[in-house]
Amino acid sequence: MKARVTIREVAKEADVSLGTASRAINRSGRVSEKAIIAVEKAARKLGYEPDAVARSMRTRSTRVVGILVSDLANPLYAAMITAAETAFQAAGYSLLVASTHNETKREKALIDLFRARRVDGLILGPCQTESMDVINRLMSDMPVVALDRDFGDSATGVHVDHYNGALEATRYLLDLGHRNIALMTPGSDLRPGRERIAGFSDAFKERGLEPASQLIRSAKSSMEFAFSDALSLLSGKDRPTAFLCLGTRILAGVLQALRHCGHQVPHETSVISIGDTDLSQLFTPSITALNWDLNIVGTVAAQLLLKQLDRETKSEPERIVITTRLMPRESCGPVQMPIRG
Amino acid sequence: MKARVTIREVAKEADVSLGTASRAINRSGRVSEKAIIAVEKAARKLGYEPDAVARSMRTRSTRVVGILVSDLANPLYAAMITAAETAFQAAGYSLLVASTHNETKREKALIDLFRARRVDGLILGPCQTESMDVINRLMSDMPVVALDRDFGDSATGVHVDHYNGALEATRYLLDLGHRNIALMTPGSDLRPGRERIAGFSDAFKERGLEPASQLIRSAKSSMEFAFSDALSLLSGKDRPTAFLCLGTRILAGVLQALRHCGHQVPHETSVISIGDTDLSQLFTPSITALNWDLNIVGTVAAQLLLKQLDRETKSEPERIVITTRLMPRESCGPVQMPIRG
DNA sequence: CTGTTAGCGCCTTCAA
DNA sequence: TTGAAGGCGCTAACAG
Repeated sequence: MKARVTIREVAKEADVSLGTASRAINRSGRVSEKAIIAVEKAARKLGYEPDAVARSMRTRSTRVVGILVSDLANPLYAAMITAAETAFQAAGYSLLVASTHNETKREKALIDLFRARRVDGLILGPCQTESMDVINRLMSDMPVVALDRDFGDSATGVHVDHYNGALEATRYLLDLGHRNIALMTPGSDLRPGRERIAGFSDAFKERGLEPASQLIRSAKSSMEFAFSDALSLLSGKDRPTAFLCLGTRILAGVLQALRHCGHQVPHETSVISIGDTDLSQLFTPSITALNWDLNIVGTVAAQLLLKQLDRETKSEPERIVITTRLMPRESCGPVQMPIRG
Repeated sequence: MKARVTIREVAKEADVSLGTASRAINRSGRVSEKAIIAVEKAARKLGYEPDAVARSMRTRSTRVVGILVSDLANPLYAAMITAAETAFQAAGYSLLVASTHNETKREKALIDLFRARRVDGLILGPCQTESMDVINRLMSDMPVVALDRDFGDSATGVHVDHYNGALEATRYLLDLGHRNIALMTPGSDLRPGRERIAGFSDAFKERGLEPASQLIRSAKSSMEFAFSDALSLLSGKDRPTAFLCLGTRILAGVLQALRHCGHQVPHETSVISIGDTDLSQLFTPSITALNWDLNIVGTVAAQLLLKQLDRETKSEPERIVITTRLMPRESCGPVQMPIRG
């Protein structure tokens, strides 16, 4: 809209050469104190702001990082993203965000877009393992940090320990006498889902039990879907006496279904939320939840990326594991013996 | 990390000139079908991806827009941002996000950063009216869309009708007989807070009443703060019989305080949430809420910006008002006559 | 329709 | 320490 001031004009105003002005502004190379003062004064007078695009052109670095998630509004992502953004901001990086909406095609296109935009690095959330070729090519181009995704041993990433979380939560329910436990988590094709299913199953197995496979629901992350799915479970025979479910849309749907059926929590049905949000904490009864620190996940992801960005040389891949802990609240109780009627 | 393929190499491979290759790739100007085919084939063979930075350098357009909010994780923003991102993605724009954390200083720095990065446009959330000079300079540089903020008549923006929302909600509580109604909203210095206070007060005034000024709480958007603030209100004399509060951290804090004091909702105390989230819908009892469509806010904001981006000529400023509607649920009831004991 | 040329604004050699 | 010059990759203007 308006012609912006270039470094050339600043140099002229300060009566030095363009090169000196550049060095003065970037404090690089040898510059006299006098030149620095003159240049700074001129820059201030003219309202000079360096052009990041032109600078990137030369330096090959945009100081922009990208982050790819399936849905920015998912509270389990949103908190992480904020934390990451804060860390990046402090380090002088800006954050480019994009939602894949769980579409593999869009995901590939967005990765290409990030590459075309020359982001310095990428935090990758919701990627299908199937696209390993895309990921590998990407990782050879720029530093990548995986968010709870398996991209092989050569990938750096931060991972929530969903396996042990699910194990602990399931043990807790088994201890309360529950046997018909429904596990509702999206994406058995993604790491979190796989890990949860494994932990869930192993908790049964270590007691010589077998989880009912029809109670492992690979739910879509949608409230409506979870609602109707829970409804059908509750109205069927051998209805679950406990739900272990992802604490976002799915928890919302399950709670709605329980309310709809008039089931008392925890009297008739127990509920554990995977992930601890406002909803789980404030719901009445408060919901026992698997908690992990979202801020830490985001901050660590940012730090891992920044570390790789600092060293030019590719550093060793790192895997940081974030542990979960079970927050016992009011939503779980001993199983009720079925009353035969 | 790896040398990327340039358009020059593509041109050589396709045996055309650099200019023709560029025109073929961008489908601009006159190019023969034959040239297009040859160039596309060469580009595919070499794995060419246009360099967005270099392109921006020439075209003066980055096809990146910025968005500034106080907190990305605020569910009332997060849903908007996702919607906006989706709209921008469809239009070929990428989204650069930044959190101000409600610090005016950081806000200014981030605006400058966006300018330095040459974003094509900006969606501005949490800005203090005081920095009108910054805003005006900004608006002369690039298209800006205000999000629920007053930047004067010359600014384009999308605004939630908080005034009428608060008016309607307050009338509703007054109709139930409540007189001691606490209004808890952050930022009386920002548009939403001001509008809510005005609507709240006018609802009293139209019945010849006066709101108790000590019940208009300019709350910080923090659960802990809202918790202790609500606690002190509840333990004081003339305790409020109803709360009208922003539906994020503040609602959470108020609900916690009510639970802590053992107050029954709605039997002893009524609650209305400003903004409708999972929490308000699923809480027991479900919370009567002022609802507006966050997706629409985000989408409209994106559309307004895109419209300005399309026309090179500065178009007329537009103000879109999003209406709210009251969703009556279970959290409000008639006021209980105080039992004198 | 195509090739050539001239920068966009900046940083970074290379000489002086 | 400084100035001059080259070029990052691309597009737009201009001849041909």
